[in-house]
Amino acid sequence: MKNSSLALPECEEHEIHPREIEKARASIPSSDILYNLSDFFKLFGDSTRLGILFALNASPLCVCDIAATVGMTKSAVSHQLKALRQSDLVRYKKVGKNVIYSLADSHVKDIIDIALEHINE
Amino acid sequence: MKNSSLALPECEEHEIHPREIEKARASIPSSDILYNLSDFFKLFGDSTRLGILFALNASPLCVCDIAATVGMTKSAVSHQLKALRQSDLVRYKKVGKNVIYSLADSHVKDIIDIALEHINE
DNA sequence: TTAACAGTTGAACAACCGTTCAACCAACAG
DNA sequence: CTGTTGGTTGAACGGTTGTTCAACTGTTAA
Repeated sequence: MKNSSLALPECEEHEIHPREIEKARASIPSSDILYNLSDFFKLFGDSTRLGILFALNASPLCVCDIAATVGMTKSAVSHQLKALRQSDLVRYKKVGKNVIYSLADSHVKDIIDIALEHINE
Repeated sequence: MKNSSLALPECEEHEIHPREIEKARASIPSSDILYNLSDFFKLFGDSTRLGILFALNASPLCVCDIAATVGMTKSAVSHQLKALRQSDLVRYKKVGKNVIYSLADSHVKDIIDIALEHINE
């Protein structure tokens, strides 16, 4: 019952393909990077925030207009904008009474485009 | 107090930049697409699932080995694999007692690569 | 057959997350 | 000054989500 590492599966207790696991482990980034990545993707995992990002991709907007565009209260939008700010997905500048938000860079559009490709098969 | 649509902000009640909002609204996909997109991104928003995807990107693995690789129970991994299956991010085939999982297509790797770019500034 | 292992599943629980609400600050008009 | 509007913030509530646990199916070996 000797087990040289075959491609064939054979997961007996205490005898799980050690080389496959080692290889797989080596290709997983550090947990720091893993957490940063998942935090980043979490921001795209909410339809409200996606709506905001699409709107800002069209043109910069003040909070009030974003709220009217996505059909939510200024408060709710402001909370989401805070999250997007903290991950550098959006930038903002004060203009009089208003705060104008805009997309920070082009990664946002790129990622959304690939996701749309996947969804459309 | 006539309001021709300037670039300057001016969010008075009942008088929010109507043209900006209309333009922004037109660039937001239907809520169906928005929900599909956010559901898709939610799958990347968990470090455990990301670890599984990285591992499978290196080579196909059985559930047991995935569990050992990411350091979780088979049950927890199976639950996550179910979610990844339902969104066509992974494929599987039965081989004897085992079930071998592999990445479904290359979109996964593409999206993760762009996210890594963004995180590394 | 029985035993052991690979994997799935559903319920339950805890932790997390998004919206609401109320209070608050800043800028402008009167 | 006062009042109003744009925006932010923290607490609280309800819904979502990930893990654990136990029970279960299917396959292989004895």
